[in-house]
Amino acid sequence: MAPDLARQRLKALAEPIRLQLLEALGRGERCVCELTEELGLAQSKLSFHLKVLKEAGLISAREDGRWVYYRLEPAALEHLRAWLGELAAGCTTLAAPCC
Amino acid sequence: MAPDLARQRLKALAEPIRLQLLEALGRGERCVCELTEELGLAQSKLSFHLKVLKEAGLISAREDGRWVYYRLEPAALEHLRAWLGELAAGCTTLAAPCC
DNA sequence: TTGATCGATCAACCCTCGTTGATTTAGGGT
DNA sequence: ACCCTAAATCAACGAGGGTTGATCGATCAA
Repeated sequence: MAPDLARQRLKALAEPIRLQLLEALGRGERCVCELTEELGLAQSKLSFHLKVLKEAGLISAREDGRWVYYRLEPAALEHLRAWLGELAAGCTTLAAPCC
Repeated sequence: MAPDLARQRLKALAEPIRLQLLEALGRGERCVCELTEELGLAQSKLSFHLKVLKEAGLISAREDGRWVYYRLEPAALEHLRAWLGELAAGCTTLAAPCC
């Protein structure tokens, strides 16, 4: 996984409202109006954060008439997990006294 | 894992310099002066980012004389991985048409 | 066609975060 | 004591990101 993509996804996750959104979408697909009242957010604000998550590939949208349904993209989260695993791999070595 | 802690760690990771630091520390413990020349950073900038990572519990410091050695905390990364796993768990449900 | 609603977009504002250079604190050497 | 160096801290600055309210495009009902 490209480090830039990982960083984009981490940044998208590192925001309280967007975390709430992911948790809500983790309980199943939702349309925007449902999310609005479920989280008590202004429509404009919600739309902004959904866009950030979508551009990071963490969620996807499905249009049906004038409604838009969002759902989680579990593969993106799995990729992020795998990427974190690589990072933790080789971290036991001590350094020789430097300088 | 508390969601606030997860958010703090995600935010700490979502920065290019701090990612480079973690990757460098993933190759073994380093002192600040080594990191300075390895990454070509100003000492002040480096110290700032190390502090962010340390406060997030992702790295820890060991003092030896006037040198300070930093190392990765693999447990913190593992906790984050586990937390991501929970998030991805229940995301297959479709929503009934809303409104 | 008209009116109403869902959702995206925009401009303006504000606040947080990273950068920079200087200063401070603490060790170690002479 | 003095000086030099490692590393943390600080204040000032600039840029990026989130908030707010208004507007716009599209869809559906009457």
